[in-house]
Amino acid sequence: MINLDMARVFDEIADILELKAENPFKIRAYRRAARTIETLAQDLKVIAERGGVSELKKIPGVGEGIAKKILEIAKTGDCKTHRALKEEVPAGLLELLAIPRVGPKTIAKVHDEIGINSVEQLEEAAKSHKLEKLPGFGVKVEENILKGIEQYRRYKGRKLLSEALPRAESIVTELKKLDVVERITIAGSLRRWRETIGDIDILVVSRRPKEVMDAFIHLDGIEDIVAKGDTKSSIVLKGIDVDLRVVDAVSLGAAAHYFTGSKHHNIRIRELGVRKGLKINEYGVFRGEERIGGENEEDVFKNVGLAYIPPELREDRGEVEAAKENRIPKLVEPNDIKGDLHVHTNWSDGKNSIEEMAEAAISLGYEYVAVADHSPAVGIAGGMNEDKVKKREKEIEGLNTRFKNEGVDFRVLAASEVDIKSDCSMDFPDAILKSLDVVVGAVHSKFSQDRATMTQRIVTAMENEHVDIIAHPTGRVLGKREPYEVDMERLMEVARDTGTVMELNSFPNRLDLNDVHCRMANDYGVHIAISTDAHDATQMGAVIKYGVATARRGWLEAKDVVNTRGLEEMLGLLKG
DNA sequence: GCCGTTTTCGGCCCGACTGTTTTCAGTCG
Repeated sequence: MINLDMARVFDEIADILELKAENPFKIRAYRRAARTIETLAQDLKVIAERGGVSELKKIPGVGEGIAKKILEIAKTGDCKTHRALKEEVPAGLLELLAIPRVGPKTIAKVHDEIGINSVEQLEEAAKSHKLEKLPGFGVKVEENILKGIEQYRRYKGRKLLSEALPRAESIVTELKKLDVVERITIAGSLRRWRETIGDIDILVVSRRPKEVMDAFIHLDGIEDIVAKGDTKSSIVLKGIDVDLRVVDAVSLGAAAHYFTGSKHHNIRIRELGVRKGLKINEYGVFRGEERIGGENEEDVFKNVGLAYIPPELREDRGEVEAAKENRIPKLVEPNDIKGDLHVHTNWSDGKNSIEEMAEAAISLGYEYVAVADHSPAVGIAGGMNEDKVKKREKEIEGLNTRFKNEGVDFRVLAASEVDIKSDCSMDFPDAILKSLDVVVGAVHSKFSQDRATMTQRIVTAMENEHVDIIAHPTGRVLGKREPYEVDMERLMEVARDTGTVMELNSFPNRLDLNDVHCRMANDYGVHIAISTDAHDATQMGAVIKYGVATARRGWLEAKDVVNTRGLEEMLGLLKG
């Protein structure tokens, strides 16, 4: 059972405890542990075997009780508490928690009073007006439940960041046109650049909130108005929930902090406030009745004795402790990027020529681009044979000569995304690998190999003196393909010992390495290449921001990323 | 269930909106 599975166990325990109306703080404890565990870089099983309960308890949010359960799961693959709780509730009941506007109290009531056990039964009961007769229920509740079920079915799951961001930006553009909108900003998980987004949060400063709300609920493409109040409204727009909040200018900082989250980060900050005798809410920082801050986000942090924490770090993953000790890293920025080490051209499955890719890179202000066309094994992507590699080399040389003669300070690097085959060998002989400026190794087949085999496969590639970078090291495709099984700690060790760079693939459905793995790489002293894997000239500039954002979420500074260096320095960090 | 330069026990973040209530419970973030 991997970390993610354990997190699910604790989430499900929390779900069931909610239905049973147990102590809300106990529920929160399970949730917090689940959130920490699912993003933990180290393998819990390994920690459990090595250090037992005392080692597990060092994980924030994990105490005696949960540590023992982790140990139990690691040893037996099963958790008795979890199993016992599951026997107390019908299987379909937990699914109901995922329906918007339906919470544990509602579920408990419909279950206890009229025996509802599933989404289908709830829908049937609402349609036949069995719910409105229940105490505290009415026609509206029934309607909302039906709407909620519809929404749940239509939009199960979260949206990709790259899908939500343009949508949010267009809403901002629309609302900005209003005179009554003084300031407008995106908040929520979008501002934290999470890889998937549950809903869009937008914050507006205005003295005429009613007019803002009016415009908001009349936006193009609106499908439903979930709530409309004086300062807060929620709509469904093209399948995404959008929340809008209007505040006074004096509250903007506090509100931005509050609505950016994460929830657990906010709880930590407010707890610090309470200890200092302060109350922190979306309107400001208060000592008693007196407002002592809140116009700027910095106020919030300063008043609880913390350095400013960038939104990407606000996940309660140690950023509060770091801010206390002034250890917040100076995160890498888009402008730091000086080149792209993984793009494709029409020599394999890319759309544009080498020259067009180079021109695009130059227009981004880059100093280099590595054209990393596929090796033969990826036949479907038009992988190059050895002959093509050599012919391509001529074209690259010609182009570089031209740049030199024209006084353009730019270089095209001959590279290839070379398959790491299932027998651990590379898809080109060493002589070809040696002739390339940059070799990017990648797994594209046999994703189902077991953990040990897959780990060895990549380790063998990293031990090859010509393999500079490992592309998309876990192989995941968000919403489509789970990451393959691999021992990431071992990969990091070998990467460090062999001087192999790990790629952070910027494609928004990959983001691979992810934020947690980036941080892990940094802990091991492994360098990262933020690459785009662009298959056409516009993609290169379009998706790099997602990679940089993920690197920031992984606490990376410019110095940790090889392609923030100039050409010579960057090449010096690669092998050979 | 977690956690502690205020505590090893007694706390645990805070407010808007809705619907059904006539003072509040439930949900959400």
